[in-house]
Amino acid sequence: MARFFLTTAIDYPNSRPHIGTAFEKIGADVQARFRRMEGDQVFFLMGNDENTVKVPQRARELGLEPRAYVDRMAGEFKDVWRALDISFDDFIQTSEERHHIGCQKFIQVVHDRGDIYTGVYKGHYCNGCETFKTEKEVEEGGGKCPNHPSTALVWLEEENYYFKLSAYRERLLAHYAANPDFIQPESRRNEIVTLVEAELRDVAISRKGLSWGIPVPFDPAQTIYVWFDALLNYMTAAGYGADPDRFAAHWPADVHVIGKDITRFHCVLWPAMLMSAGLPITKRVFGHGFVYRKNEATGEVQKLSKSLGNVVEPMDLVERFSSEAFRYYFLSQCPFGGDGEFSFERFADVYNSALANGLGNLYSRILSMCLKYFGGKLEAANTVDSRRWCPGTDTVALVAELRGLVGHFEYTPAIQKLHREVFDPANRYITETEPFKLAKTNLDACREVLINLAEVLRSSAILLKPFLPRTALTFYRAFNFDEIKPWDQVSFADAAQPALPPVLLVTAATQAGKPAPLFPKIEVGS
RNA sequence: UGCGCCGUGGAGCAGCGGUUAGCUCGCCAGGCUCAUAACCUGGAGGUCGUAGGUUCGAUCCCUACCGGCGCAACCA
Repeated sequence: MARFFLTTAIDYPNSRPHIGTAFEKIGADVQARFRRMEGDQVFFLMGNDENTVKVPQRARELGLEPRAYVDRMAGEFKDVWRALDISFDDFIQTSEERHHIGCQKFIQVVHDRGDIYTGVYKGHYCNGCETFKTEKEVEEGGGKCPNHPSTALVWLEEENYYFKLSAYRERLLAHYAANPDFIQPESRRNEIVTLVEAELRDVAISRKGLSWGIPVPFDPAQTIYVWFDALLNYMTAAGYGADPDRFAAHWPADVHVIGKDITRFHCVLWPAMLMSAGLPITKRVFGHGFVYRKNEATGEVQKLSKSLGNVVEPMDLVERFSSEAFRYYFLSQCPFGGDGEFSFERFADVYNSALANGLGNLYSRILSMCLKYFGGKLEAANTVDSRRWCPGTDTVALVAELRGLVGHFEYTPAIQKLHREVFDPANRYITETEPFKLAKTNLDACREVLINLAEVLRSSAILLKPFLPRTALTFYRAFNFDEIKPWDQVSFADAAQPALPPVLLVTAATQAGKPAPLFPKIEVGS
């Protein structure tokens, strides 16, 4: 069995996840679910990035120990991810022992290789934050620290450790050339290659005098600085430094799913670190796009930001609608590799047309007829050619295409294809064959049509499984399909092979003899 | 400034060298009644940012310009 190790970026715990962070996790989750269906042994890792100066600060404000604070935040994050049905297998917190051990081992290895030297870092230091500020932050604060406008910034020089990133320039370029798929999508690849070709500077990887963080093993007065520590979560979660067998079984990772803003760290610094340590490099890095917020009143499209007050929290949408609606919106409307837009107006629009009027209604009309005309029991289903709903479609080719799309993170076109080639033709089939008329004139013919339609639900269930796990399960359990193949064993290939139980039984939840609505319509303006 | 992305009917997106430029929403007109007033069919609406160029032929390739946006080392 092939193993498949995928990761998402670890998040800072100082603010709660918004729809942009959730976008990344959903995209990765679809991949994880898809790979499991394909029979891979999947290890899907997520986590929080806790070794930042803001953690002890924020904890102090709340009157908590840093440890208690990060644990509480990790709990909140996991609650959100679970509410969105993100099927992560492990959640690492970088304040955990296993991460500290691995990081210290790693930095020691790189040090022993001669890739770490002492240098002087100069910059604007804020005594309030106890940290250096970037030029951008200084600019934003108008020469002051944005968080501490009353405290003057001081120009400080500090001796700390540097990683010889520049020494890896040639090797990195060779790696990009030899592995054209390393950076995806393609457009990000060009960006990185030109960046590395242009200039590569060594990076500071430690800071002095911080109490929270991972001490540098060969100089305990210093702690490991952000990226050098954060990137290592992918390895320490897989057992690096603690469990060599487990690590060997997992490493290298198959893909890091990350935001386009941090592709450079994952495509430049990270492979160089691994080269230095003599470890294999992650096979692929996928830099997804961002979600922007469309302001309904002005029509402006803006970045999600706290200062603009346009942040939308996933839980808002999950509670008002459902996790399925949330997943559907982003997966169908925002191409994973590119950018997308969110507005409540459009959310309602998409929900009503695709889910309520589309999937939900299709499900409802099929089941209603089975119940109404046959009392939910259709005999000899397995003797019917159940592919008549899609006469022109080569289902084997369709499924092969979908596998290709989903495997390459092309979710939006995959979902469009499902509508065009499965759900829409099914609705058309009903109009053309008129089973509701056949019910009065030719019951056998009516039964055959409905058996065909049951087959639509069965294959739809399978093809929707990575995207909408709950809806897919509801579709599958609407009839006794489990008798043919248990739900947790279905794969995409099964969608192309009609397989119905001898006697088809409606097993769906009903309300007063009718199927329960899957996606109740949203009243516009609510 | 450097690098990158984008500009296609009212809105949001596909297409990326070759028959009448597709799709979703919205709008109009029919049909149907199994269904969550859902579904099906048809229609109106685009000189594919602008100007050149390459080509037998360009929305799709090249150049310039205009407009919008992103990134530029710790920002999802």
